Amino acid sequence: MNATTIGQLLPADKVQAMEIPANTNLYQPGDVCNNFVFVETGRVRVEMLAQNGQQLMLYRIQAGESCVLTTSCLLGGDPYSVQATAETDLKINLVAKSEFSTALNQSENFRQFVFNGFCARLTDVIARMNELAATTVDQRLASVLVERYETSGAESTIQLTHENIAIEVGTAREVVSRRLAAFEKQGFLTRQRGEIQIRDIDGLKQQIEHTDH
Amino acid sequence: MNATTIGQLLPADKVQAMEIPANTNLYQPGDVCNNFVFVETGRVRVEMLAQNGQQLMLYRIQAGESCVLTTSCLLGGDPYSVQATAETDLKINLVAKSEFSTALNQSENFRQFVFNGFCARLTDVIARMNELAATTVDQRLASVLVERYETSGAESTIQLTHENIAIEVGTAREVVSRRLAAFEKQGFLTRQRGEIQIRDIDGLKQQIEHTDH
DNA sequence: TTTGCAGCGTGACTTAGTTACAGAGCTCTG
DNA sequence: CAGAGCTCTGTAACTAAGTCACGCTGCAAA
Repeated sequence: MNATTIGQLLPADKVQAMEIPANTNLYQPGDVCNNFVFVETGRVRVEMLAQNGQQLMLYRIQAGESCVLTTSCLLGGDPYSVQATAETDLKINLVAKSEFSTALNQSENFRQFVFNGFCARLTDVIARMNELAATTVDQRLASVLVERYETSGAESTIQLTHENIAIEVGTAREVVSRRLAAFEKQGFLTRQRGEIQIRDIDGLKQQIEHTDH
Repeated sequence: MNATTIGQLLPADKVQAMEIPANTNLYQPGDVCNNFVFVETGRVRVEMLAQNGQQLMLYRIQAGESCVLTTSCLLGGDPYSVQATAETDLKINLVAKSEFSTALNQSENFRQFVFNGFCARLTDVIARMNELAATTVDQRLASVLVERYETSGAESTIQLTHENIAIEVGTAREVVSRRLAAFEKQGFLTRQRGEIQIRDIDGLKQQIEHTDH
């Protein structure tokens, strides 16, 4: 099945297209949202800002999905301590609050879509909790690296700071530094400022499955 | 505002009332749900079963709310690794899948209700992640005890096993045993098999706010 | 009564998070 | 180009939390 397009859901005159460059901050903690947001192409990362200052990735929004937290904010009116960042260049479509409500009432199709988005996100967040509870830092770190490697078409240079990795792995920056040093010692990778060179992708893949006992 | 009642949402002939005693298991990992579930009175605890066997409370469903995960399951069709338990005696209302769909299409009121449920739950789960990330075990343990104490009308005997507490606190049983021992040493409580006597509720309350550094 | 089980306690150990730095490389600006 | 001020990284020392492997206790059913 192909990704949903906005044209399948709403008449073109109800939506406002927009292009956004990579790394733009889309949504800050405290922002109130006045639009329904549909991601046409690109990918958005949604992360939480915990009270102790810790940042933690919650999930990603892929092309063909909508940001349910902004939707939720639309419906409920309260802001979240959540932030969203464009991971790639984006094409998004905005639907004004009033148009959103009418569409929700009139189109079963659209309703279906919004509902499914909520379900998917709730599942994502619970899956994320499961991941954090059931895997070690090494396993998650290895899978972040492997995933980057694979999605970039086996490009062996990964440009990420330890800080960014930490948010995605769900740990502290120092821990990432330490574990990366350990991975380097095992020959899986080498480290430079702001980037990592993958040397042994299979070794990393093994780490993902790794259990000691 | 009073809690929503099912009568406000759906005609009486569409719903099937049911009474369920406390501690009944409502929903097991792997179950597929064929009904929309509305909780009329009582409280339900929803917990996750992680792949490593760890159980972890996600949120509670209060009277006037519905179980969105079963709803999500209804809509999406896939089972969750989640379990729900009646914490008190319950009165619930079941709505068959087909009735649920028609109601969703016909009643804006009902739609509103279901949407809000999703929003609330997503917020709950994110708040839970925040809590787990931003507080210590001691803080969460103390707040579980204080909450029990307060909601039971200052009854100083709390009947909970360390295992149950661990699920709610989000840690391991051994850790609960150890921290309870420490609390006892500080005079906050005394321990017996299957129950805890609160001795110094204010001491416990202080623990919730406690920071050392 | 003895068998079994649920609940609990604890030591020893590992993993992870925190604190508190210091140093290294980049960029901007005078 | 020198230095100032970043961001990014490395690391030691410590604390908090999770895990493993037991053994014990109190209760209940056979």
